[in-house]
Amino acid sequence: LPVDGTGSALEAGVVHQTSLSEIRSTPTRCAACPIRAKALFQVIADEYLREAEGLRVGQYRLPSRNHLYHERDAAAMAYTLFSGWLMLYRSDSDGSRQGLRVALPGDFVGYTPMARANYGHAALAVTDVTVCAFRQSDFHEMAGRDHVLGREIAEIQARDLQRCEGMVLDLGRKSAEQRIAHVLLELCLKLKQRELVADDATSMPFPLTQEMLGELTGLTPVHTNRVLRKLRGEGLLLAERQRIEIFDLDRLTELAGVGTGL
Amino acid sequence: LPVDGTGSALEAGVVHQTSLSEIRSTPTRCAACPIRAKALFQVIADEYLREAEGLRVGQYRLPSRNHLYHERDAAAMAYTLFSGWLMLYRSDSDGSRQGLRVALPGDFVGYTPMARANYGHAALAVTDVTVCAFRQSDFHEMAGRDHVLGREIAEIQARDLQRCEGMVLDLGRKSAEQRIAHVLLELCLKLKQRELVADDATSMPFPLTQEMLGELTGLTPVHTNRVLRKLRGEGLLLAERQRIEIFDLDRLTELAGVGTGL
DNA sequence: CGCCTTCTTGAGATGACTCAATGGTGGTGG
DNA sequence: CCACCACCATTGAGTCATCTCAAGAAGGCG
Repeated sequence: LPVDGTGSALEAGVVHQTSLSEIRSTPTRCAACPIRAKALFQVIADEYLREAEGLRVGQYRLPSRNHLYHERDAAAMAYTLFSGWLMLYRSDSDGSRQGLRVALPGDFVGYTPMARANYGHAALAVTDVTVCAFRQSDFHEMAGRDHVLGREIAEIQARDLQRCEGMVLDLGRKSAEQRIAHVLLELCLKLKQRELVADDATSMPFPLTQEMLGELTGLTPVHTNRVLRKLRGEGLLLAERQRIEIFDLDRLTELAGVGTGL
Repeated sequence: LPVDGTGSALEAGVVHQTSLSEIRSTPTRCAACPIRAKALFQVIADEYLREAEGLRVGQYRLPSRNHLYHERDAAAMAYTLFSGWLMLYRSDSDGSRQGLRVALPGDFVGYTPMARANYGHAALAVTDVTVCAFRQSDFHEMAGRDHVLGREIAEIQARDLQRCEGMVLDLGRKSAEQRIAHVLLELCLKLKQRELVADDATSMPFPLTQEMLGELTGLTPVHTNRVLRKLRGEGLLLAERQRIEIFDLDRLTELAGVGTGL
Protein backbone atom coordinates (compact mmCIF):
# COMPACT_ATOMS: atom_id res chain seq x y z
CA LEU A 1 0.00 0.00 0.00
CA PRO A 2 2.61 2.53 -1.05
CA VAL A 3 1.26 6.01 -0.54
CA ASP A 4 4.73 7.40 -0.92
CA GLY A 5 3.64 10.07 -3.30
CA THR A 6 5.51 8.59 -6.20
CA GLY A 7 3.42 5.52 -6.82
CA SER A 8 1.97 5.25 -10.27
CA ALA A 9 -1.74 5.65 -10.38
CA LEU A 10 -2.01 4.21 -13.83
CA GLU A 11 0.20 1.57 -15.29
CA ALA A 12 0.24 1.50 -19.06
CA GLY A 13 -3.21 2.97 -19.08
CA VAL A 14 -4.73 0.43 -16.74
CA VAL A 15 -6.33 1.71 -13.60
CA HIS A 16 -4.22 0.91 -10.60
CA GLN A 17 -6.29 0.44 -7.53
CA THR A 18 -3.33 1.22 -5.30
CA SER A 19 -3.93 4.92 -5.19
CA LEU A 20 -6.74 5.49 -7.64
CA SER A 21 -9.91 4.10 -6.12
CA GLU A 22 -13.12 3.85 -8.01
CA ILE A 23 -16.20 5.50 -6.62
CA ARG A 24 -18.80 2.84 -7.25
CA SER A 25 -21.85 4.61 -6.02
CA THR A 26 -21.61 7.49 -8.40
CA PRO A 27 -23.71 10.07 -6.70
CA THR A 28 -23.38 12.96 -9.11
CA ARG A 29 -23.50 13.18 -12.84
CA CYS A 30 -19.96 13.63 -13.85
CA ALA A 31 -19.64 15.31 -17.17
CA ALA A 32 -22.42 17.60 -16.11
CA CYS A 33 -20.65 18.59 -12.94
CA PRO A 34 -21.68 21.89 -11.39
CA ILE A 35 -18.78 23.72 -12.95
CA ARG A 36 -19.34 22.55 -16.47
CA ALA A 37 -20.60 25.82 -17.86
CA LYS A 38 -17.31 27.51 -17.10
CA ALA A 39 -14.79 24.80 -17.66
CA LEU A 40 -14.00 21.88 -19.90
CA PHE A 41 -17.29 21.83 -21.61
CA GLN A 42 -17.29 25.55 -21.58
CA VAL A 43 -18.15 25.70 -25.22
CA ILE A 44 -19.87 22.39 -25.59
CA ALA A 45 -23.62 22.16 -25.99
CA ASP A 46 -25.81 20.01 -23.82
CA GLU A 47 -26.29 17.30 -26.38
CA TYR A 48 -22.55 16.59 -26.30
CA LEU A 49 -22.53 16.71 -22.56
CA ARG A 50 -25.08 13.94 -22.42
CA GLU A 51 -23.15 11.91 -24.90
CA ALA A 52 -19.89 12.51 -23.10
CA GLU A 53 -21.51 11.35 -19.93
CA GLY A 54 -22.36 8.10 -21.63
CA LEU A 55 -18.72 7.60 -22.49
CA ARG A 56 -17.49 8.00 -18.96
CA VAL A 57 -15.49 5.00 -17.86
CA GLY A 58 -15.65 5.72 -14.18
CA GLN A 59 -15.17 8.19 -11.41
CA TYR A 60 -12.10 7.89 -9.22
CA ARG A 61 -10.64 9.31 -6.08
CA LEU A 62 -6.93 10.01 -5.78
CA PRO A 63 -5.29 11.01 -2.50
CA SER A 64 -3.10 14.06 -2.23
CA ARG A 65 0.55 13.65 -3.37
CA ASN A 66 -0.22 10.76 -5.69
CA HIS A 67 0.13 10.78 -9.41
CA LEU A 68 -2.80 10.50 -11.76
CA TYR A 69 -0.36 9.61 -14.50
CA HIS A 70 3.33 9.88 -15.30
CA GLU A 71 5.07 11.41 -18.27
CA ARG A 72 5.93 8.14 -19.94
CA ASP A 73 2.58 6.49 -19.44
CA ALA A 74 0.75 5.67 -22.65
CA ALA A 75 -2.02 8.21 -22.95
CA ALA A 76 -4.98 5.87 -22.85
CA MET A 77 -7.27 7.96 -20.69
CA ALA A 78 -8.27 11.57 -20.41
CA TYR A 79 -9.85 13.05 -17.31
CA THR A 80 -12.10 15.78 -16.17
CA LEU A 81 -11.19 17.08 -12.76
CA PHE A 82 -14.20 17.00 -10.54
CA SER A 83 -12.76 18.25 -7.29
CA GLY A 84 -9.33 19.16 -5.93
CA TRP A 85 -6.20 20.58 -7.54
CA LEU A 86 -3.72 18.88 -9.84
CA MET A 87 -0.31 20.10 -10.86
CA LEU A 88 0.90 19.12 -14.33
CA TYR A 89 4.65 19.11 -14.69
CA ARG A 90 7.49 17.81 -16.75
CA SER A 91 10.75 16.56 -15.25
CA ASP A 92 14.21 17.49 -16.23
CA SER A 93 16.75 14.75 -16.81
CA ASP A 94 18.27 15.58 -13.42
CA GLY A 95 14.94 15.02 -11.72
CA SER A 96 13.86 18.59 -11.04
CA ARG A 97 10.33 19.47 -12.01
CA GLN A 98 9.03 22.21 -14.21
CA GLY A 99 5.37 22.96 -13.60
CA LEU A 100 3.28 23.41 -16.71
CA ARG A 101 -0.13 24.23 -15.36
CA VAL A 102 -2.39 23.84 -12.38
CA ALA A 103 -5.68 22.12 -13.09
CA LEU A 104 -8.72 23.21 -11.11
CA PRO A 105 -12.13 21.57 -10.84
CA GLY A 106 -13.73 21.48 -14.25
CA ASP A 107 -10.45 21.26 -16.14
CA PHE A 108 -9.78 18.67 -18.77
CA VAL A 109 -6.41 16.96 -18.49
CA GLY A 110 -4.49 14.27 -20.29
CA TYR A 111 -6.15 14.56 -23.67
CA THR A 112 -3.62 13.78 -26.36
CA PRO A 113 -4.87 13.39 -29.91
CA MET A 114 -1.60 11.88 -31.09
CA ALA A 115 -1.60 8.23 -31.95
CA ARG A 116 0.38 5.99 -29.61
CA ALA A 117 1.51 8.94 -27.53
CA ASN A 118 2.68 9.28 -23.97
CA TYR A 119 1.17 11.97 -21.87
CA GLY A 120 4.44 13.88 -22.05
CA HIS A 121 3.83 15.37 -18.62
CA ALA A 122 2.91 14.06 -15.21
CA ALA A 123 -0.19 14.91 -13.19
CA LEU A 124 0.22 15.13 -9.43
CA ALA A 125 -2.60 15.49 -6.95
CA VAL A 126 -1.97 18.59 -4.87
CA THR A 127 -4.99 17.85 -2.74
CA ASP A 128 -7.27 14.85 -2.61
CA VAL A 129 -8.83 14.71 -6.01
CA THR A 130 -11.85 13.27 -7.80
CA VAL A 131 -11.73 12.68 -11.53
CA CYS A 132 -13.91 11.26 -14.26
CA ALA A 133 -12.10 9.04 -16.70
CA PHE A 134 -12.71 8.71 -20.42
CA ARG A 135 -10.99 6.59 -23.00
CA GLN A 136 -9.06 8.69 -25.47
CA SER A 137 -10.36 6.51 -28.26
CA ASP A 138 -13.98 7.15 -27.32
CA PHE A 139 -13.30 10.83 -27.30
CA HIS A 140 -11.63 10.67 -30.70
CA GLU A 141 -14.51 8.76 -32.11
CA MET A 142 -17.07 11.11 -30.74
CA ALA A 143 -15.18 14.11 -32.03
CA GLY A 144 -14.94 12.40 -35.38
CA ARG A 145 -18.64 11.71 -35.57
CA ASP A 146 -19.51 15.29 -34.90
CA HIS A 147 -17.28 17.95 -36.34
CA VAL A 148 -18.78 20.71 -34.24
CA LEU A 149 -17.49 18.94 -31.19
CA GLY A 150 -14.19 18.29 -32.92
CA ARG A 151 -13.83 21.94 -33.63
CA GLU A 152 -14.59 22.81 -30.03
CA ILE A 153 -11.97 20.43 -28.76
CA ALA A 154 -9.55 22.03 -31.17
CA GLU A 155 -10.34 25.35 -29.55
CA ILE A 156 -9.54 23.99 -26.13
CA GLN A 157 -6.22 22.80 -27.45
CA ALA A 158 -5.49 26.11 -29.08
CA ARG A 159 -6.16 27.85 -25.79
CA ASP A 160 -3.77 25.49 -24.03
CA LEU A 161 -1.12 26.29 -26.58
CA GLN A 162 -1.54 30.01 -26.14
CA ARG A 163 -1.31 29.63 -22.38
CA CYS A 164 1.86 27.64 -22.80
CA GLU A 165 3.32 30.31 -25.04
CA GLY A 166 2.48 32.86 -22.38
CA MET A 167 4.46 30.77 -19.96
CA VAL A 168 7.42 30.73 -22.31
CA LEU A 169 7.24 34.50 -22.42
CA ASP A 170 7.20 34.70 -18.64
CA LEU A 171 10.08 32.32 -18.12
CA GLY A 172 12.16 33.90 -20.82
CA ARG A 173 11.59 37.56 -20.12
CA LYS A 174 10.10 38.25 -16.71
CA SER A 175 11.54 38.59 -13.25
CA ALA A 176 10.82 36.19 -10.43
CA GLU A 177 8.40 38.67 -8.87
CA GLN A 178 6.49 39.08 -12.08
CA ARG A 179 6.22 35.36 -12.68
CA ILE A 180 4.92 34.68 -9.20
CA ALA A 181 2.48 37.56 -9.42
CA HIS A 182 1.27 36.25 -12.75
CA VAL A 183 0.69 32.70 -11.55
CA LEU A 184 -1.18 33.88 -8.47
CA LEU A 185 -3.35 36.22 -10.49
CA GLU A 186 -4.14 33.55 -13.02
CA LEU A 187 -5.22 31.14 -10.31
CA CYS A 188 -7.25 33.80 -8.59
CA LEU A 189 -9.02 34.68 -11.81
CA LYS A 190 -9.72 31.08 -12.66
CA LEU A 191 -11.16 30.37 -9.23
CA LYS A 192 -13.46 33.33 -9.56
CA GLN A 193 -14.54 32.41 -13.07
CA ARG A 194 -15.58 29.02 -11.79
CA GLU A 195 -17.25 30.44 -8.75
CA LEU A 196 -15.02 28.47 -6.45
CA VAL A 197 -14.30 31.78 -4.78
CA ALA A 198 -16.61 34.77 -4.49
CA ASP A 199 -16.04 37.41 -7.12
CA ASP A 200 -15.16 40.06 -4.57
CA ALA A 201 -13.18 37.73 -2.32
CA THR A 202 -9.85 39.02 -1.13
CA SER A 203 -8.44 35.66 -0.16
CA MET A 204 -8.44 32.24 -1.75
CA PRO A 205 -7.55 28.67 -0.86
CA PHE A 206 -4.03 27.82 -1.92
CA PRO A 207 -2.95 24.23 -1.43
CA LEU A 208 0.29 24.55 -3.40
CA THR A 209 3.47 24.45 -1.36
CA GLN A 210 6.01 27.17 -1.98
CA GLU A 211 8.13 24.51 -3.58
CA MET A 212 5.38 23.78 -6.11
CA LEU A 213 4.95 27.46 -6.77
CA GLY A 214 8.65 27.54 -7.50
CA GLU A 215 8.28 24.61 -9.85
CA LEU A 216 5.65 26.53 -11.76
CA THR A 217 7.72 29.67 -12.01
CA GLY A 218 11.13 28.17 -12.63
CA LEU A 219 12.46 29.20 -9.22
CA THR A 220 14.12 27.61 -6.25
CA PRO A 221 11.90 27.05 -3.23
CA VAL A 222 14.19 29.31 -1.24
CA HIS A 223 13.93 32.14 -3.70
CA THR A 224 10.19 31.64 -4.02
CA ASN A 225 9.93 32.19 -0.31
CA ARG A 226 11.99 35.36 -0.44
CA VAL A 227 9.91 36.78 -3.24
CA LEU A 228 6.68 36.04 -1.38
CA ARG A 229 8.04 37.79 1.67
CA LYS A 230 9.07 40.75 -0.44
CA LEU A 231 5.57 41.01 -1.91
CA ARG A 232 4.14 40.85 1.57
CA GLY A 233 6.53 43.58 2.65
CA GLU A 234 5.18 45.73 -0.13
CA GLY A 235 1.64 45.16 1.08
CA LEU A 236 0.59 43.29 -2.02
CA LEU A 237 -0.38 39.96 -0.56
CA LEU A 238 -0.10 37.55 2.32
CA ALA A 239 0.80 33.91 1.76
CA GLU A 240 -0.11 31.58 4.58
CA ARG A 241 -0.36 27.84 4.70
CA GLN A 242 -3.13 26.71 2.39
CA ARG A 243 -4.36 30.22 1.73
CA ILE A 244 -3.38 33.41 -0.04
CA GLU A 245 -4.77 36.83 0.55
CA ILE A 246 -4.36 39.48 -2.11
CA PHE A 247 -4.42 43.00 -0.72
CA ASP A 248 -3.83 45.00 -3.85
CA LEU A 249 -5.02 43.28 -6.97
CA ASP A 250 -4.42 46.27 -9.21
CA ARG A 251 -0.86 46.81 -8.17
CA LEU A 252 -0.17 43.11 -8.40
CA THR A 253 -1.59 43.04 -11.91
CA GLU A 254 0.53 45.96 -12.90
CA LEU A 255 3.58 44.30 -11.43
CA ALA A 256 2.90 41.09 -13.36
CA GLY A 257 3.07 43.16 -16.54
CA VAL A 258 0.70 41.01 -18.50
CA GLY A 259 -0.40 42.33 -21.85
CA THR A 260 -3.62 40.94 -23.22
CA GLY A 261 -4.85 37.45 -22.67
CA LEU A 262 -3.37 37.14 -19.17
CA LEU B 1 7.82 51.64 -49.67
CA PRO B 2 8.80 51.08 -46.06
CA VAL B 3 11.12 48.14 -45.83
CA ASP B 4 12.01 49.11 -42.30
CA GLY B 5 11.51 45.64 -41.00
CA THR B 6 8.59 46.60 -38.81
CA GLY B 7 5.97 47.18 -41.48
CA SER B 8 2.87 45.09 -41.20
CA ALA B 9 2.54 42.52 -43.90
CA LEU B 10 -1.08 41.89 -43.16
CA GLU B 11 -3.51 44.45 -41.86
CA ALA B 12 -6.54 42.92 -40.19
CA GLY B 13 -6.10 39.85 -42.31
CA VAL B 14 -5.97 41.68 -45.61
CA VAL B 15 -2.93 41.15 -47.73
CA HIS B 16 -0.75 44.24 -47.73
CA GLN B 17 1.16 44.57 -50.91
CA THR B 18 3.75 46.73 -49.23
CA SER B 19 5.92 43.86 -48.20
CA LEU B 20 3.95 40.78 -49.13
CA SER B 21 3.94 40.48 -52.89
CA GLU B 22 1.88 37.94 -54.73
CA ILE B 23 3.56 35.57 -57.06
CA ARG B 24 1.16 35.63 -59.98
CA SER B 25 2.77 33.10 -62.20
CA THR B 26 2.61 30.25 -59.76
CA PRO B 27 5.24 27.92 -61.07
CA THR B 28 5.05 25.13 -58.55
CA ARG B 29 2.20 23.37 -56.92
CA CYS B 30 2.13 24.71 -53.44
CA ALA B 31 0.54 22.32 -51.03
CA ALA B 32 2.42 19.58 -52.79
CA CYS B 33 5.75 21.26 -52.30
CA PRO B 34 8.79 19.03 -52.39
CA ILE B 35 8.99 18.85 -48.65
CA ARG B 36 5.40 17.93 -48.04
CA ALA B 37 5.98 14.34 -47.11
CA LYS B 38 8.04 15.38 -44.12
CA ALA B 39 6.34 18.52 -42.98
CA LEU B 40 2.91 20.07 -42.61
CA PHE B 41 1.10 17.45 -44.50
CA GLN B 42 3.32 14.87 -42.97
CA VAL B 43 0.38 12.79 -41.96
CA ILE B 44 -2.09 13.90 -44.55
CA ALA B 45 -3.03 11.69 -47.44
CA ASP B 46 -2.86 12.76 -51.06
CA GLU B 47 -6.58 13.30 -51.45
CA TYR B 48 -6.43 16.01 -48.80
CA LEU B 49 -3.38 17.48 -50.37
CA ARG B 50 -5.23 17.95 -53.63
CA GLU B 51 -8.14 19.48 -51.85
CA ALA B 52 -5.91 21.75 -49.81
CA GLU B 53 -4.30 22.88 -52.98
CA GLY B 54 -7.69 23.93 -54.27
CA LEU B 55 -8.20 26.05 -51.21
CA ARG B 56 -4.99 27.96 -51.60
CA VAL B 57 -5.62 31.67 -51.77
CA GLY B 58 -2.29 32.58 -53.21
CA GLN B 59 1.44 32.33 -53.03
CA TYR B 60 3.39 35.26 -51.67
CA ARG B 61 6.92 36.46 -51.30
CA LEU B 62 8.04 38.33 -48.21
CA PRO B 63 11.45 39.96 -47.92
CA SER B 64 13.75 39.28 -45.02
CA ARG B 65 13.06 41.23 -41.80
CA ASN B 66 9.43 41.82 -42.61
CA HIS B 67 6.52 40.48 -40.67
CA LEU B 68 4.11 37.96 -42.08
CA TYR B 69 1.72 38.89 -39.30
CA HIS B 70 1.71 40.56 -35.91
CA GLU B 71 0.49 39.30 -32.58
CA ARG B 72 -2.66 41.39 -32.53
CA ASP B 73 -3.68 40.72 -36.12
CA ALA B 74 -6.95 38.89 -36.50
CA ALA B 75 -6.05 35.36 -37.49
CA ALA B 76 -7.73 35.27 -40.88
CA MET B 77 -5.07 33.34 -42.77
CA ALA B 78 -2.86 30.38 -42.15
CA TYR B 79 0.28 29.71 -44.15
CA THR B 80 2.52 26.96 -45.29
CA LEU B 81 6.12 28.00 -45.52
CA PHE B 82 7.45 27.17 -48.92
CA SER B 83 10.97 28.53 -48.69
CA GLY B 84 13.01 30.50 -46.18
CA TRP B 85 12.97 30.74 -42.40
CA LEU B 86 10.47 32.42 -40.13
CA MET B 87 10.81 33.20 -36.46
CA LEU B 88 7.64 33.17 -34.40
CA TYR B 89 7.82 35.25 -31.25
CA ARG B 90 5.78 36.99 -28.65
CA SER B 91 6.65 40.40 -27.26
CA ASP B 92 6.87 41.41 -23.68
CA SER B 93 5.11 44.56 -22.55
CA ASP B 94 8.49 46.30 -22.47
CA GLY B 95 9.08 45.41 -26.10
CA SER B 96 11.59 42.59 -25.77
CA ARG B 97 10.90 39.49 -27.78
CA GLN B 98 10.60 35.91 -26.69
CA GLY B 99 11.06 33.47 -29.54
CA LEU B 100 8.59 30.62 -29.65
CA ARG B 101 9.70 28.61 -32.60
CA VAL B 102 11.56 28.75 -35.88
CA ALA B 103 9.54 27.69 -38.89
CA LEU B 104 11.38 25.94 -41.71
CA PRO B 105 10.19 25.15 -45.23
CA GLY B 106 7.21 22.87 -45.02
CA ASP B 107 6.00 24.18 -41.69
CA PHE B 108 2.47 25.28 -41.09
CA VAL B 109 2.10 28.59 -39.27
CA GLY B 110 -0.67 30.84 -38.08
CA TYR B 111 -3.38 28.23 -37.78
CA THR B 112 -5.67 29.17 -34.91
CA PRO B 113 -8.88 27.22 -34.51
CA MET B 114 -10.30 29.69 -32.02
CA ALA B 115 -13.15 31.87 -33.19
CA ARG B 116 -12.34 35.56 -33.59
CA ALA B 117 -8.82 35.04 -32.35
CA ASN B 118 -5.63 36.96 -32.86
CA TYR B 119 -2.55 35.11 -33.86
CA GLY B 120 -1.16 35.66 -30.39
CA HIS B 121 2.37 35.69 -31.75
CA ALA B 122 4.20 37.46 -34.53
CA ALA B 123 5.92 35.86 -37.52
CA LEU B 124 9.08 37.51 -38.75
CA ALA B 125 10.91 36.63 -41.95
CA VAL B 126 14.48 35.72 -41.05
CA THR B 127 15.35 35.31 -44.71
CA ASP B 128 13.39 36.08 -47.84
CA VAL B 129 10.40 33.84 -47.64
CA THR B 130 7.73 32.30 -49.85
CA VAL B 131 4.43 31.24 -48.35
CA CYS B 132 1.15 29.79 -49.47
CA ALA B 133 -1.88 31.38 -47.90
CA PHE B 134 -5.12 29.71 -46.87
CA ARG B 135 -8.20 31.13 -45.26
CA GLN B 136 -8.68 29.80 -41.77
CA SER B 137 -12.37 29.39 -42.50
CA ASP B 138 -11.70 27.19 -45.53
CA PHE B 139 -9.43 25.06 -43.42
CA HIS B 140 -11.99 24.75 -40.69
CA GLU B 141 -14.64 23.80 -43.15
CA MET B 142 -12.47 21.22 -44.81
CA ALA B 143 -11.48 19.74 -41.48
CA GLY B 144 -15.15 19.68 -40.53
CA ARG B 145 -16.15 17.87 -43.69
CA ASP B 146 -13.61 15.17 -43.16
CA HIS B 147 -12.92 14.06 -39.65
CA VAL B 148 -9.82 12.13 -40.58
CA LEU B 149 -8.25 15.38 -41.66
CA GLY B 150 -9.59 17.08 -38.54
CA ARG B 151 -7.94 14.49 -36.42
CA GLU B 152 -4.68 14.92 -38.23
CA ILE B 153 -4.73 18.64 -37.72
CA ALA B 154 -5.38 17.99 -34.07
CA GLU B 155 -2.23 15.89 -34.02
CA ILE B 156 -0.19 18.72 -35.45
CA GLN B 157 -1.51 20.97 -32.73
CA ALA B 158 -0.77 18.44 -30.05
CA ARG B 159 2.79 18.20 -31.30
CA ASP B 160 3.12 21.98 -31.16
CA LEU B 161 1.90 21.95 -27.61
CA GLN B 162 4.40 19.30 -26.58
CA ARG B 163 7.19 21.28 -28.21
CA CYS B 164 6.08 24.35 -26.33
CA GLU B 165 6.07 22.44 -23.08
CA GLY B 166 9.59 21.31 -23.83
CA MET B 167 10.53 24.93 -24.21
CA VAL B 168 9.01 25.73 -20.83
CA LEU B 169 11.13 22.98 -19.36
CA ASP B 170 14.25 24.42 -20.97
CA LEU B 171 13.61 27.97 -19.90
CA GLY B 172 12.68 26.99 -16.38
CA ARG B 173 15.34 24.42 -15.63
CA LYS B 174 18.28 24.50 -18.01
CA SER B 175 21.42 26.58 -18.27
CA ALA B 176 22.13 28.96 -21.09
CA GLU B 177 24.53 26.46 -22.64
CA GLN B 178 21.97 23.71 -22.58
CA ARG B 179 19.26 25.85 -24.08
CA ILE B 180 21.45 26.99 -26.93
CA ALA B 181 22.67 23.48 -27.56
CA HIS B 182 19.10 22.26 -27.60
CA VAL B 183 17.87 24.85 -30.08
CA LEU B 184 20.77 24.20 -32.43
CA LEU B 185 20.28 20.47 -32.27
CA GLU B 186 16.59 20.77 -32.90
CA LEU B 187 17.17 22.91 -35.96
CA CYS B 188 19.84 20.57 -37.21
CA LEU B 189 17.58 17.58 -36.82
CA LYS B 190 14.67 19.29 -38.51
CA LEU B 191 16.80 20.34 -41.46
CA LYS B 192 17.99 16.80 -41.89
CA GLN B 193 14.53 15.33 -41.59
CA ARG B 194 13.39 17.57 -44.40
CA GLU B 195 16.46 16.89 -46.46
CA LEU B 196 17.41 20.52 -46.55
CA VAL B 197 20.78 19.35 -45.32
CA ALA B 198 22.49 16.05 -46.00
CA ASP B 199 22.04 13.48 -43.29
CA ASP B 200 25.75 13.23 -42.63
CA ALA B 201 26.40 16.96 -43.03
CA THR B 202 28.55 18.54 -40.38
CA SER B 203 27.49 22.10 -41.10
CA MET B 204 24.20 23.79 -41.84
CA PRO B 205 22.90 27.15 -43.02
CA PHE B 206 22.03 29.39 -40.12
CA PRO B 207 20.41 32.70 -41.00
CA LEU B 208 19.47 33.59 -37.42
CA THR B 209 21.44 36.40 -35.84
CA GLN B 210 22.88 35.82 -32.40
CA GLU B 211 20.29 38.23 -31.15
CA MET B 212 17.50 36.03 -32.51
CA LEU B 213 19.10 32.97 -31.01
CA GLY B 214 19.04 34.84 -27.72
CA GLU B 215 15.39 35.65 -28.20
CA LEU B 216 14.68 31.95 -28.64
CA THR B 217 16.62 30.94 -25.56
CA GLY B 218 15.67 33.76 -23.23
CA LEU B 219 19.16 35.24 -23.26
CA THR B 220 20.81 38.58 -23.93
CA PRO B 221 22.58 38.88 -27.28
CA VAL B 222 25.81 39.51 -25.41
CA HIS B 223 25.49 36.41 -23.32
CA THR B 224 24.45 34.38 -26.33
CA ASN B 225 27.69 35.37 -27.95
CA ARG B 226 29.74 34.38 -24.93
CA VAL B 227 28.07 31.00 -24.75
CA LEU B 228 28.71 30.35 -28.43
CA ARG B 229 32.35 31.23 -27.96
CA LYS B 230 32.55 28.93 -24.98
CA LEU B 231 31.08 26.06 -26.99
CA ARG B 232 33.56 26.78 -29.73
CA GLY B 233 36.35 26.78 -27.15
CA GLU B 234 35.25 23.33 -26.10
CA GLY B 235 35.43 22.13 -29.68
CA LEU B 236 31.73 21.49 -29.94
CA LEU B 237 30.76 23.81 -32.74
CA LEU B 238 31.68 26.81 -34.80
CA ALA B 239 29.17 29.62 -35.38
CA GLU B 240 29.90 31.83 -38.33
CA ARG B 241 27.75 34.29 -40.17
CA GLN B 242 24.91 32.44 -41.80
CA ARG B 243 26.32 29.04 -40.99
CA ILE B 244 26.93 26.73 -38.09
CA GLU B 245 29.23 23.78 -38.01
CA ILE B 246 28.75 21.11 -35.41
CA PHE B 247 31.92 19.24 -34.58
CA ASP B 248 30.72 16.92 -31.90
CA LEU B 249 27.07 16.08 -32.20
CA ASP B 250 27.13 13.49 -29.47
CA ARG B 251 28.75 15.66 -26.86
CA LEU B 252 26.44 18.51 -27.77
CA THR B 253 23.42 16.25 -27.38
CA GLU B 254 24.66 15.10 -24.04
CA LEU B 255 25.23 18.67 -22.97
CA ALA B 256 21.71 19.66 -24.00
CA GLY B 257 20.45 17.01 -21.62
CA VAL B 258 17.30 16.24 -23.54
CA GLY B 259 15.32 13.26 -22.39
CA THR B 260 13.02 11.70 -24.93
CA GLY B 261 11.20 13.60 -27.60
CA LEU B 262 13.92 16.21 -28.08
C1' DC C 1 5.59 13.58 22.37
C1' DG C 2 8.32 13.32 18.47
C1' DC C 3 8.75 13.13 13.64
C1' DC C 4 8.17 15.08 9.11
C1' DT C 5 7.05 18.36 5.98
C1' DT C 6 7.11 23.13 5.08
C1' DC C 7 8.62 27.59 5.82
C1' DT C 8 12.17 30.98 7.10
C1' DT C 9 16.57 33.13 7.32
C1' DG C 10 21.70 33.86 6.56
C1' DA C 11 26.07 33.91 3.98
C1' DG C 12 28.45 33.24 0.03
C1' DA C 13 28.97 31.80 -4.89
C1' DT C 14 27.82 32.37 -9.71
C1' DG C 15 25.36 32.80 -13.94
C1' DA C 16 23.45 36.13 -16.57
C1' DC C 17 22.75 41.07 -17.31
C1' DT C 18 24.05 46.10 -18.32
C1' DC C 19 26.65 49.47 -20.21
C1' DA C 20 30.08 50.61 -23.20
C1' DA C 21 33.43 50.40 -26.73
C1' DT C 22 35.73 48.15 -30.76
C1' DG C 23 36.04 45.53 -34.93
C1' DG C 24 34.10 43.03 -39.18
C1' DT C 25 31.35 42.58 -43.18
C1' DG C 26 28.37 43.41 -46.76
C1' DG C 27 25.62 46.65 -49.11
C1' DT C 28 24.85 51.17 -51.24
C1' DG C 29 25.61 55.28 -53.48
C1' DG C 30 28.63 58.58 -55.32
C1' DC D 1 35.92 51.39 -57.49
C1' DC D 2 35.99 53.36 -53.27
C1' DA D 3 34.03 55.29 -49.10
C1' DC D 4 30.68 55.17 -46.10
C1' DC D 5 27.09 53.19 -43.29
C1' DA D 6 24.25 49.92 -41.02
C1' DC D 7 24.11 45.85 -38.85
C1' DC D 8 26.28 42.30 -36.49
C1' DA D 9 29.75 40.07 -33.67
C1' DT D 10 33.12 40.52 -30.03
C1' DT D 11 35.17 41.84 -25.76
C1' DG D 12 35.75 44.04 -21.03
C1' DA D 13 34.36 45.57 -16.41
C1' DG D 14 31.16 45.80 -12.99
C1' DT D 15 26.44 44.74 -11.04
C1' DC D 16 22.51 42.18 -9.82
C1' DA D 17 19.35 38.29 -9.56
C1' DT D 18 19.07 33.99 -8.43
C1' DC D 19 21.13 29.72 -6.72
C1' DT D 20 23.50 26.70 -3.19
C1' DC D 21 24.40 25.14 1.12
C1' DA D 22 23.14 25.14 5.67
C1' DA D 23 20.70 25.65 9.81
C1' DG D 24 16.75 26.67 12.52
C1' DA D 25 11.59 27.44 13.54
C1' DA D 26 6.74 26.35 12.98
C1' DG D 27 2.97 23.64 12.43
C1' DG D 28 0.45 19.19 11.63
C1' DC D 29 -0.09 14.23 12.42
C1' DG D 30 0.37 9.68 14.33
